[in-house]
Amino acid sequence: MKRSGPVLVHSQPFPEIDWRNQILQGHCVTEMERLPAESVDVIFADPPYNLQLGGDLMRPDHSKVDAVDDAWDQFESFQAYDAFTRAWLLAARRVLKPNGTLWVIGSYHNIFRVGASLQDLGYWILNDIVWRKTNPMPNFRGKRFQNAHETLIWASRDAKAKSYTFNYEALKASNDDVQMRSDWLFPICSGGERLKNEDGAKAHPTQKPEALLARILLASTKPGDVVLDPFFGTGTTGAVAKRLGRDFVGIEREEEYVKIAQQRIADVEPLDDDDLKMAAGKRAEPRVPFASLVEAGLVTPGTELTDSKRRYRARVRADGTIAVGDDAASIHRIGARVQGLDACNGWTFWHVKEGKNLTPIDELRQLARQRMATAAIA
Amino acid sequence: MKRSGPVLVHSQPFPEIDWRNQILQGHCVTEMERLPAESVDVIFADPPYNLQLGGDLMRPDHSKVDAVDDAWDQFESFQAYDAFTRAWLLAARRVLKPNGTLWVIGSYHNIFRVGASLQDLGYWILNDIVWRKTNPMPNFRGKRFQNAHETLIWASRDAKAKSYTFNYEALKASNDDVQMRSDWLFPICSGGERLKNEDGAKAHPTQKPEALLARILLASTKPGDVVLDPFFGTGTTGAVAKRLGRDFVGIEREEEYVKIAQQRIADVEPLDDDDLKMAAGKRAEPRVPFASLVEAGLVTPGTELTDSKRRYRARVRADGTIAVGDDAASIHRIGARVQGLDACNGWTFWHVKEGKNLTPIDELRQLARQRMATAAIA
DNA sequence: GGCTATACTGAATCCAATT
DNA sequence: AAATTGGATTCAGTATAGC
Repeated sequence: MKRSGPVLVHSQPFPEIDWRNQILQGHCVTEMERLPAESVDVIFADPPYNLQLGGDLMRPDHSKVDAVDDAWDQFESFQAYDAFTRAWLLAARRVLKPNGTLWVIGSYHNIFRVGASLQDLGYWILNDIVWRKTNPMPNFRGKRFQNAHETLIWASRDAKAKSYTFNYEALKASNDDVQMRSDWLFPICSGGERLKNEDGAKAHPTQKPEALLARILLASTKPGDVVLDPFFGTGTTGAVAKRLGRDFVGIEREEEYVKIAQQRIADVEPLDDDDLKMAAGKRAEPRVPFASLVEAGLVTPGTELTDSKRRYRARVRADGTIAVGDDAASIHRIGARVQGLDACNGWTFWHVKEGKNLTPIDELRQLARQRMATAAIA
Repeated sequence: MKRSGPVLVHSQPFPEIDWRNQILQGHCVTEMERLPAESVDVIFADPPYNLQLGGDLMRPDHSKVDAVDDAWDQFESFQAYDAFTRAWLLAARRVLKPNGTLWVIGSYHNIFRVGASLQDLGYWILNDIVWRKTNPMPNFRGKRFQNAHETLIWASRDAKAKSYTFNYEALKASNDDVQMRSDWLFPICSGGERLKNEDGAKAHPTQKPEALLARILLASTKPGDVVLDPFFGTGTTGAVAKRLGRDFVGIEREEEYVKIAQQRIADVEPLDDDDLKMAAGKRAEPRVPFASLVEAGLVTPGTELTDSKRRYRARVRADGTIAVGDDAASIHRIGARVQGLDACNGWTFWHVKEGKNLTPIDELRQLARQRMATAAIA
């Protein structure tokens, strides 16, 4: 029978040969301190976000949102969270090679604190990266903007570290020959990729998509590099590392997660060396809000819109709605309402007068799209 | 001759009547301290990250770091930047109304420090917003991802401040009827919008696009609100505020920028009031008790109510409650009870029979509202 | 089998007025 | 002031059920 999965190791200190491609069950700081100094090329960290949620949140259909209320995400104060952050960042810095880099992911709840802490400790920020979610959870109460992204920080160990790995050419080639930007678009982890328990419930509340990890590893590591994940969870980092021909070290406190990760990684088939190229992420299909046309001055507030047969009129307002008398709503709603229909595509229905002619606002949208697609020529 | 531009004011303290729609030339903290407490609705701040403070050059960015003591030096400069940040955030918090909100924009060089500081001071983050640039500057050396975005933080003055302004419905209506996300796409400020000196050089190094400020003000202010910008620069905030029928206060240290901003704002033509009305949803409608529908005869006692699938029935009573058997309570409570839920919107749940069709009682409520509006005019 | 309708879900700091 | 009550609020998907 062949040995297929990673194995727990509890001896101390780790012999050089033993700690690669294994999951260490324990506290992130303790376990990192057992690793040799300057031994890993890249660290990916998905620490607790310290969400500080209040009461229950219900959807409009009265179902309850399954919140992240696990004990590991609870901290007494910002101070306590900062102390925790500094501790693991410091331990991480010791095990990082001089030209190694660190990735951290977070949300607005914690990422500012993490960013400030890592600057304080001497890390040097190379980029902040925005993971734009194609399918984020809505804001159910309509009290804020839909929280549609998370933030990653990519940092080198030192300000003067200049020869960190960045596969610029590969990224550019995989991105229609334009350089990879700091905003990435990926779906959240769901469907078949999402690990489930026997009862069908999600195995881990915050499992990250493999595509995200793939881009990270393809950008900042070479085949054979060692990637450390001190908050291993169900092992996304390990699975992607193995598939991409990188070595990994995972640290995870919960035995349940460790078991799941072991099985998951054992099931991964590494790619052939030839196939180690990146799967391109979805290209951004820009939704252009009507508000953007107003904000951009392509349509000015007060402009009269009319349909192609000039039977109906509406007036553009500064907030990006349009009004017939005192009745104001979206271009679609008002279009439907004046015609007595249930629905209407306002983009094709409404026109602006240009001299004697009428131009559908959809053409202005095209114009806006072109402007937005045009890259600056340095 | 009409007075067309904002005017400098140097008296102290400011009389209530004097400080609106003016540019105060001076240091942001000093000038904010002269403003009345709890007097502005929204603050937009675009702070420097490379600033002069007490004669010492701030350098959280890549500028010359002494080889001998760079860790200490970095710590020193971050410390100084944090002190500056806390000072202006504190002064800003004093002038903010209890339900006021603060916007700050920054890049990875400073935004993590700003975010951590404002959390420490008691601000409550509502969203972080990503401004994705359609035309960012490329990364010339190919050593990093193209830095294609900046980050904004939107925060309320206190954690418990619940009734801050957020024009949810207007934003949604202007965005193809889906809620506005936390990632926004705008071009950088260039072309005709970019202010130039006589020699053709850009007048200000970090002039923000008006579209960005328009989105911010349309999202978080009402017409007539006061917007403070403590780092006014060439007055983008003032220009957009004036155009959108908001009042502004600008603080700027450089006389050159003040002059440019004055002229710029003087040239702005405000929009008509009609074009500035904000779309509002049901939340803004006056509350109509179900009892008043009964009193007005729109629903008569004894009428049978049913849900859209005719699964449940209830009977209207003269006191404006409804009853299932002997169990009587509000339309909401009974609606929840029959379904076994803990909440229910009775207005949309219950219907009256009209011939073969069912009409939601919400339509009767609309009718009642119209009658009340008519009666108020008569 | 294939199509349609319904149900369920995701790192969420998610109410406001009245009694 | 704390507790109660009225009643407003969701996007992109996957999974399952029904026909």
